[in-house]
Amino acid sequence: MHAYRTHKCNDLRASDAGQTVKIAGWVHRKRDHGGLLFLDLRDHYGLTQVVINNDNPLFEAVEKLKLENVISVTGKVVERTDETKNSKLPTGEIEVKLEAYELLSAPVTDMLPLQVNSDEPYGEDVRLKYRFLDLRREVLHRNIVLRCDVISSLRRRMLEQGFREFQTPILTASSPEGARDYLVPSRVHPGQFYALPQAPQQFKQLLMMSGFDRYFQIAPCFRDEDARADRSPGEFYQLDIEMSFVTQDDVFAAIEPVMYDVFEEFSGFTGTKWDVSKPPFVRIPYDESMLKYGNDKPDLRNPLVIADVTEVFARPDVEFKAFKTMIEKGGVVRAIRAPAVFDKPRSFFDKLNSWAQGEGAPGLGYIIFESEGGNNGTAAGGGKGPIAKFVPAEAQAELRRLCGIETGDALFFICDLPAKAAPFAGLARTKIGEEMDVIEKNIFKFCWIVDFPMFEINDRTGKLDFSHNPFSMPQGGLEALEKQDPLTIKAYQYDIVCNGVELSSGAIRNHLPEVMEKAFAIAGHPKEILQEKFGGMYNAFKFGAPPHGGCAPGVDRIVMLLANEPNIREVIAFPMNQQAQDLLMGAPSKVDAQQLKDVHIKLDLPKTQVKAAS
RNA sequence: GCGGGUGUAGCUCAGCUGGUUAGAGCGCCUGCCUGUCACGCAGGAGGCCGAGGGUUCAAGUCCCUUCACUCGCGCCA
Repeated sequence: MHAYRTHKCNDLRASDAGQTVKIAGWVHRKRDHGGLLFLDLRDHYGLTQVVINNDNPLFEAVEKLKLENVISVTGKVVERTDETKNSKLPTGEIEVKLEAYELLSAPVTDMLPLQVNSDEPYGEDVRLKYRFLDLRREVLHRNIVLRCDVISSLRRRMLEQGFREFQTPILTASSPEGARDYLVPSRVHPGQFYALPQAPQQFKQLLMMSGFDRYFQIAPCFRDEDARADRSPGEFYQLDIEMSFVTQDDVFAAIEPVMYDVFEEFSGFTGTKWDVSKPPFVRIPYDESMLKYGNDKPDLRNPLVIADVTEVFARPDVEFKAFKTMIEKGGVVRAIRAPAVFDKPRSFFDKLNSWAQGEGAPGLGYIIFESEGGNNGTAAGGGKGPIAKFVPAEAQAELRRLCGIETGDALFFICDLPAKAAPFAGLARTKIGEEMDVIEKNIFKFCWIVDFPMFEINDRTGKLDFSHNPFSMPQGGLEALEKQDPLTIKAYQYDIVCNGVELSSGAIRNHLPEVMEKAFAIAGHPKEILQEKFGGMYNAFKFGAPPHGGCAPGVDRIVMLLANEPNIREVIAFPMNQQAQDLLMGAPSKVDAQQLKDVHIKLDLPKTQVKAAS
């Protein structure tokens, strides 16, 4: 017989009755009846009930076994009587009658800091410090298995499409753009540092210039920025993709089936089968997304949309002063149509109004289009609500036309400077959708956001800057850069969004040195910077670079969506906490003086932290 | 860096306008129990109420400071 097991804890059925078997695993739960003891043995695969009674000389010893001890049990498989079968368990038809057992782990003596056999919610610090216990628990264990399966599915689908997986360096050069780098001091070159890659961006482009045509990698990315619920601190994984001789449409056509198929494959993970929007995914220009959804990652499960109605409130016959004053200052008015809410109680509108005030807005004005009214201005507008009396019938008719109002609908208004009105309207859209309970359930809705602006004004400096990434190809090429107002130039830059989560950004790259020089010049960077900071790639552009592009969907976020988890740490085996500490391994940590000396580092700590580091 | 929330037994939490000896469930220990499957029953141990300071006759509760965790903002080409 095998040293540890002949079967796994999910294997045995009634048909195995009579066999002598050995199973191994953790003591999941004990039910001690005095003369009779049940013990659930758990491994990765499942649970099997072990039984022993007090005519067995081992009874006392087994009775003393603590939860989470690792044991192997040898015994005979016995079919249970009909009344004692457990239909909730795949192995519930049988039990193993213990004849011998062996303690395989060191005996557990301390109190368990968290109970493996319970789904009680625990504080995250405890869960992270004892991650190995948390990972034994059903929910997290399943999430990590899902992650493994999603990753191998992604790999298989990419390989099937003719992509090859490459490795790129982990120790590389710091890049001036983007997030803060993690730095690694060089021993050999005093005072110089490697950086961990924020993404293999330049390497994957260089692989295209090296003629490999189709690249992918499940790539670790490192960024020293603060965490969010959907943003793991320190490191995360991307399905990094790059292709040569492609247009934007070719990239979309390559990625869409991968995303669709993977989501379709795992969309039943939560126990309910979710629908997945079919390719081709909806394409929404950035400007349209900002207007209609108030952000660049719209949740299309929410059917509400935002419209611009500034022209209506600018009309001379509309006398709503609060909006008029703002419009004169360059403000805009945005409206959200809420279908068929005329019979909602007053509290529905009041609640939204006080929500808006809580968000720092003066309020959330609205008009309820209660009756038909006159579309030609001859009768009253039919509108009701605090703003309605300032908007005469003709203007109300105009609002009806602009927003597609049907009688019984309401319009909510947001008025502010454009940069504030759009995001606030986006928040209001979400809030109203939630309050109306119109957000679709059990569906993954994908879209592409396209035509991102190439440049934007940097708030801090007031100067032009790349709005996304300096490697994107401007639409219109060199000619656009030379002739167009930079702020009107779009890039071949796109995001994949699913249910309001930004899964990926990508671009057709700028592979022409001349165009890149011009783009950098507009962003205020001389040619020398390009040479100095991106020398390797800049040189490659001069020696035959194919047109290329790609994208990089976030693996953690894909798994998070599929697992329907609100927090990204629920799909990472060993995540760091929000302060970027690994509570299990104790990272970051102090190092020996000699180690610092080896890499030529002298500490210069902020005063408040001197004590902690000494 | 900033703002919100939380911090009470090993764990999850309750503890009202300040008022005797700070509670519950799970876990742990002891005893009873031969068909449970979240087994049951009886008993028990376990608390510097995150830390420091203050107000008060009296502080888990009020005030100040600080720390930890968490959510968000900044940040994330």
